[in-house]
Parts: sequence; C-alpha cells; structure tokens
Amino acid sequence: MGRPSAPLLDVDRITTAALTLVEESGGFTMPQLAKKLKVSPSSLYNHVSGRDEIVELLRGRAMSEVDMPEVGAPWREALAQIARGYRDSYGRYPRLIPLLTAQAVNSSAAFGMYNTMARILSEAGFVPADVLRIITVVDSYVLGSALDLAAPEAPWERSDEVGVEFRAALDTIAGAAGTREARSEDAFEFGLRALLAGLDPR
Amino acid sequence: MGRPSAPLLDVDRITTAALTLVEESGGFTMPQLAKKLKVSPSSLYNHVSGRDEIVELLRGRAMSEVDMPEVGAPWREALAQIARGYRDSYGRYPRLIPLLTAQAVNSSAAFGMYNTMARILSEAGFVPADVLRIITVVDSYVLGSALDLAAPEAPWERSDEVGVEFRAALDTIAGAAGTREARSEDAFEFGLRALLAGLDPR
DNA sequence: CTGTTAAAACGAATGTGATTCGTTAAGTAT
DNA sequence: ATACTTAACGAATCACATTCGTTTTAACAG
Repeated sequence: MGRPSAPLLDVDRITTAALTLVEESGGFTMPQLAKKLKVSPSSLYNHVSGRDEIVELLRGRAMSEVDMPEVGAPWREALAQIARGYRDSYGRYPRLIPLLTAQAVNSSAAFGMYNTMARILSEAGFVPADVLRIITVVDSYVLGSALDLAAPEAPWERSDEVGVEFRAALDTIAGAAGTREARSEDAFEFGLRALLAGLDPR
Repeated sequence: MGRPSAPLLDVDRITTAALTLVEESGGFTMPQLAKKLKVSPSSLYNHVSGRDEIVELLRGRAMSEVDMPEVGAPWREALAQIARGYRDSYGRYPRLIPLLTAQAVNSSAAFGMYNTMARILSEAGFVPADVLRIITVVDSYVLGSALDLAAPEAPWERSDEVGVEFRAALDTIAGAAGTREARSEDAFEFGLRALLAGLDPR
C-alpha cells in the first residue's frame, strides 16, 4: 500500500484510541488498537517505541489535567486541593489505574505536583524530613484511593462471612442510594480531612 | 509418561514456586513455573483452573499472616496494629503487589480483618457510616503504601526538575543512610499516626 | 523537473505465553 | 480382574508484541 497521502497515525491519535479502549474494556492490545485505528499493528511502531510507551502516554494524559492552588492559601486547603485534583485525574479514567501501577512512573507531570507540595509544606513550617514523609503519605493515599475507585466492586458484596458490626455499617449504604463511585469519593474526602487534621508543623 | 507413582504437584507446591518466581523476577509465567517444578506447563491445569487462580492463591498466601489485636485494647492501638500487620503482609513480598492490584479481590482472608475493624470502631463509638468510611480509608492507605514500597525507585530520583524546597527535603535522606524500604515504612508509620490522630468518635 | 532520502504504511515471520485436548499410565474402588 | 479417576505428557491452537523487508509516496536538494 505504501505511504498514504495524509498520515493515518500520530502519537495523539494513538493515545486517544488507547484511552478509549481502556475505558471500554479495561485494557488494550496492539492488535485491538490497530483495528480501532483501521491500521495494521506493525504500523504503530512507526510512531511509538512499543506498548510501554503507550502506557506512559496514557499516564501523561491523565496527569496533565491537575491544576495547582494559588499561592497564599492556607496550607491545609492547598494540600487538599492538590490531593483532590490528583485523585480526580485518576478518577476520570478509573480503569486506567491498574495499568499504571504495573509500571514505573516516568511522567514529568508528577514533578510539578511534588514541587508544589514541598513549597507549601516548607512555608507551613514543616521540617524537611516531614515534608518528604507527607508527600509520600499523600501520594500513597491518593493512589490507594484511586485503586479503591477502580475496583469493580467492593470485596464485601457477599452476605456470608460478615459480622454484625460490619453488617450494620453495610446497611447504611443499602438505604442511601449512592453509587459506588460516590461512596469512594466520600470516603476519600473523609480520610483526607482526617489525615490533614492529624498533621501539625509542631 | 503417564501418571507418576508419587504426585509431582499440588496446590501448595505450585503456590510456593510461583511466589519464589515473583520474588526473584517480579512476575511469573506458566512455562517458567512449570520449569521450576520440573513439569510440563499443561500439567499445572490438573491442579489449578488457570493463571488467575494462582494469583488468588498468592494473595491468600500473603494475607494469611496477619494477626489480630486482643480485645480491650484502645481502639487507636488496635486499628494501628491491624493496619501495620496488613501492610507488613504485603511488605513481605513487595513484588507481588502489582500483580494483586491488577485483579479483583477474591480472598476471604480479608473478611476477618474487615470484621475485626468494624467491631473495634463500633465499640469505639463511631456511627456505622463512619465505620465504613474508615475501613475504606485504611484499606486504601495500606494498599497505596504497599505500592509505594513496591515501586522500584522513588519517582524523584532525577536531579533535574526539582525545586529548592523539595531538594532540601531530599537532602535529609541523602545524609541519613536508610534503605528505601526503611523510608517507606517510616512514612507509613508517620501517616498512620496522623490519620488516627485525625479521627474522633465525636 | 528530477533524483535521492526518509516516512509511513503493509504483510510475513518470530518468539512467547495461556490454554485445550487427546493419550497414556498409575492409582483406586467395586 | 474390571472400570473409573487422577495426573502426567506432548501436540496443537490462539492471541499478543515485536521485528524485518518491501512498497509507495511525500519532502526536499540540486
């Protein structure tokens, strides 16, 4: 067939198609991707180095949409805003998360976030060792919450093996009609508040 | 060759070999597993339904080693102990974690933990809705921390793109000679304390 | 223009992985 | 003994990631 007059592919189209596939089916393969793009699998390698690079592109796509707080805001608010934005950027594409956790982070988009958090915490009066701890903790909590959001269903969806206290807790969600997604967000917000409340520059 | 006089395989041996492979190489494939067991790949299917079941067996192996606090302990202590044990059970096999996050939870080992947490929190005076929130939050935090532990290296191991405050924070770990593993645990402990400090039965 | 180079598609081929199936031989119950 | 089940094997199938050689054409230098 030879080279087409107008290019059929570019990195952006590949990324978008991959993201669509992930959202639809929870994953993607090179043949699937090629099919969606009406192209043969090997053609993809003219634009990306391989499957791993596509995963990194997806990470970049998800992370790009985090916005930073304005300077001067109270540190708890600022930190909460970053954490929320970070978590939401994952929440937009829940099924993407398991793919991202399987591979080492390479996106530079994360750096801006780490830097901003470090500045906020330093100005709040935390010592450098605690700054690093808190960044790690927030990072872990956000990632864990994202995984919770991505879980196809809560593991406790089976009525046996559940004790009375747990049952009482589960009954509260049976009444209130909230989606699993909404409950995940509610829990995230609750935990974030608790975490921030428990921090203190001494 | 036909059936051997003594069975070469059983579920336990398969699980152990798979765990060894994961620890050694970060993953396992059916052929690798068969080779390690000196058996042909297809023989494995006489004992397990497939690869996914082996992953679930690995989860069970990791989770089985969490011990529960004695009754009557202060709720913060009890909760902290569970969270630590939960996290340590992952920490024993760090390279296992990415495999587990890629698949839905099916292990009943987690139930005992959820039930115990529900009991502790109820007795501490938390309302059912908050009990569920806290269980979710702790679950997320532990899983996220486990992922942090499993990460091959912190994403900020590149000197460019790092702001001054962040650099100051990073310098604190350059001096003190601690392993990445130790730092991860330190951060986990720090965050756990903050989280529990921020909780209150009202 | 014209000739060369590089880009972008393709199809074929390779290697690996998961899984299934038919066969065989050894244990086990009747 | 006979029949059934268990647990191994090897061959075969199917999907996937990736590489390579080929082809067509766009872009560019003279």
